[in-house]
Amino acid sequence: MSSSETIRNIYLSLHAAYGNRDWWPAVDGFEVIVGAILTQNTNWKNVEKAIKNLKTADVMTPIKLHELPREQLAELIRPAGYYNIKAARLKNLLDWMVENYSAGMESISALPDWQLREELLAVKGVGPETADSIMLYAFNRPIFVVDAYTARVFGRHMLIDEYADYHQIQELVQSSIEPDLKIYNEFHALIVEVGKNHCKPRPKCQGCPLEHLPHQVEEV
DNA sequence: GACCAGGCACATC
DNA sequence: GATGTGCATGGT
Repeated sequence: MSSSETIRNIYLSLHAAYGNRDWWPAVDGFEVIVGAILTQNTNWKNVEKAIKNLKTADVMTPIKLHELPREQLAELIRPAGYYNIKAARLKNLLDWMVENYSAGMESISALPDWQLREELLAVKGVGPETADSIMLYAFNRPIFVVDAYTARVFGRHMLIDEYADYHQIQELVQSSIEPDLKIYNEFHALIVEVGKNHCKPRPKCQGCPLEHLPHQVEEV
């Protein structure tokens, strides 16, 4: 099986096992943006608590969050961890939004892919995964999001070596599966699902939907 | 108590 | 250019 075939097999196997994930778990694009920062290297359960705090405080809009003092923002998002640095990163992103696109999410939607990605990456605290998550899940651009789970699953199945960087992994997927909003959306979510359930640092390969594919588990 | 979680920027070599 | 480190809460 070529690596492209294996990639497609992984997608189909995971979809058969888990069905549509219908991501991102957020009510609108702005909530996706906030969640994308808060979930950096963090369990989603903790992010949910932080988002709930923001909603309870009635500040879940670009303008209100932009006006909120950084110290108060940090306190509200505390459950998500790294709260000081994430408060600063959210502030940077909000500055970009409010100062350049006062018309809101819709005016940002008008940007071409390349410009949106460039501007997102120019915000301090937004790296490739955060930018692509926002592109895909908040602005519906057909871009595959690579995360720690993706690298681990593909590594286990010998599709990449341990030194593969973000862009290489992204290219592997995007050259194996034609750009498709729905499929890229589902695929990333499905990989997170198998990562949470099976493909862990201490893997539970038994019962994994990808058990039929060649894989190796590093000795500890 | 150790390990892990949907990264990123920055210092240092 | 590669590698190491700080940032932090909460679940298992």
